[in-house]
Amino acid sequence: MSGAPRNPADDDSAGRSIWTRPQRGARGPAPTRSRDEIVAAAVALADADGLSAVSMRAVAGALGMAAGSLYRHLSSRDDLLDLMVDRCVGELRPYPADGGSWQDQFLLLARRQLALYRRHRWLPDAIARRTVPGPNTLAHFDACLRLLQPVRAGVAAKFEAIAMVTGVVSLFARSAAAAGTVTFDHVDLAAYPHLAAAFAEPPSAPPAGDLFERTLRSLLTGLLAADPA
Amino acid sequence: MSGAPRNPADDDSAGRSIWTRPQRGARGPAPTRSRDEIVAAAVALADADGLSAVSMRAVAGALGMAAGSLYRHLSSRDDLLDLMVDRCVGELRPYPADGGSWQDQFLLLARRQLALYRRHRWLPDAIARRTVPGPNTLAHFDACLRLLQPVRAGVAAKFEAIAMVTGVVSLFARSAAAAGTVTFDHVDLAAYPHLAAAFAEPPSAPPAGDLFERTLRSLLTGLLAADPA
DNA sequence: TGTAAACTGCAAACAGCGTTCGCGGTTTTG
DNA sequence: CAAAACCGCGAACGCTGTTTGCAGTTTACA
Repeated sequence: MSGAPRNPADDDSAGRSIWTRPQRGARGPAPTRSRDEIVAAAVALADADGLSAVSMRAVAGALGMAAGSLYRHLSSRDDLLDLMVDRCVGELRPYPADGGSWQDQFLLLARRQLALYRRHRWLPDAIARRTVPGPNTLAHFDACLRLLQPVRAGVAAKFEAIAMVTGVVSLFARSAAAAGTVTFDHVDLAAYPHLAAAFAEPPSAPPAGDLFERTLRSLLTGLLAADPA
Repeated sequence: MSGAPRNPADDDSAGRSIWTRPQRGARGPAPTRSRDEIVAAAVALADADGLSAVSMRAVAGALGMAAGSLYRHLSSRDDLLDLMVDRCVGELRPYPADGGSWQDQFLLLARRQLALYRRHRWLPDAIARRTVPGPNTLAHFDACLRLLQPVRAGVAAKFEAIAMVTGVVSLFARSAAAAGTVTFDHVDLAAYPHLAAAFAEPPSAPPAGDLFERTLRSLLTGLLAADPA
């Protein structure tokens, strides 16, 4: 009976998520690598070669340990991705606190988010996975709500707006990364007259001005400022 | 030499992509299943159980064939996903042709796109992969450019706008699918006062009016209407 | 203080994945 | 009629996330 060895990392009884789980047990030998070291190594791998390079074996190998040993610290690869996301979201701190209208402040935060997504190009994809919010993600949400305090709108509308802004920021991050990537080369455009005409035109410069700012401002006013509530 | 058997599906010499490749060879026996049947089976699997359910073995199994046999028709799983995307994008036809301002028409198309993304919830993810545009995708682009013809803006700006609208549509599709999914349950909100206050408030109704329409309209005017070019 | 429980790390294994390869049988071409 | 091209198959390869039994180490409790 009870021959099954128990793994504290799998302990669902006291908090199912990675955020409520002790980083190490209280009884055994000290782990050779901390949770932070593991997450840092995984982030480094993702920064270098993308999310797909973050395999359990690769992360373990980068730390000089066996793949299975990671499961003493995490209960799944998803846990690792959640930790990676939250670690990077932490780079948004400290949050803007004073100066300017709420729109200006929100825009500043969005800019920092854009820079973050460009620093870690895998982040949007990792966030797109339905993820359990960690402390830094919660803090970010909290900061957003604080900035939106002067706005007269319902909570649901504010959440919608935050999600939408985050989404648009990741769209910008993606489009910048793939600006010239979408290739229509080697395609017969005969059947697509407007597409053909567009390419026949001399290549126009990308839209002038700060597209990012204009887009987000119009989005925010559209979502919140004109809200009838 | 030349003992290596050649696979016409891999023929990179005459068109590297799936779009320029003959559906079947001209010499051997007739394939038991057509390319359309394969793609249809894959779409059915994705509709039922998500993109991850579309494994070569599963698709082959659904058609009563061996996994390796699929490589007579496709050169990779990515090819299959490209075909799936283009097949579904084809459901957008016919494109709006008359009636209303360009904004109204564009919005109508966006609505159809939203419905499409909800019919096939895996589509945004499949499109997010950098994909080689197929005929239906090209036709969709062409239709967008046609609708934007009255707009005085550069080609680059128009492409940006199309990409952004497509992205926002997929954001809406995703947020609708995960409306109540984001759970802050079992989280100690003590450290996040604004988040706690937001949840203490009586749950406000989701933002009134047509959020989709308002968002896209403000996005379009922000991106295109006010363009100095 | 001694013993039992808890914890760590490892090597090996499992099932599933995308993909490749060689084979026998079928169809078309010259 | 022979040769080339093509189809489908089953077995394999290397990779993935994850599980499991084992040996060694540390802590807690009687």
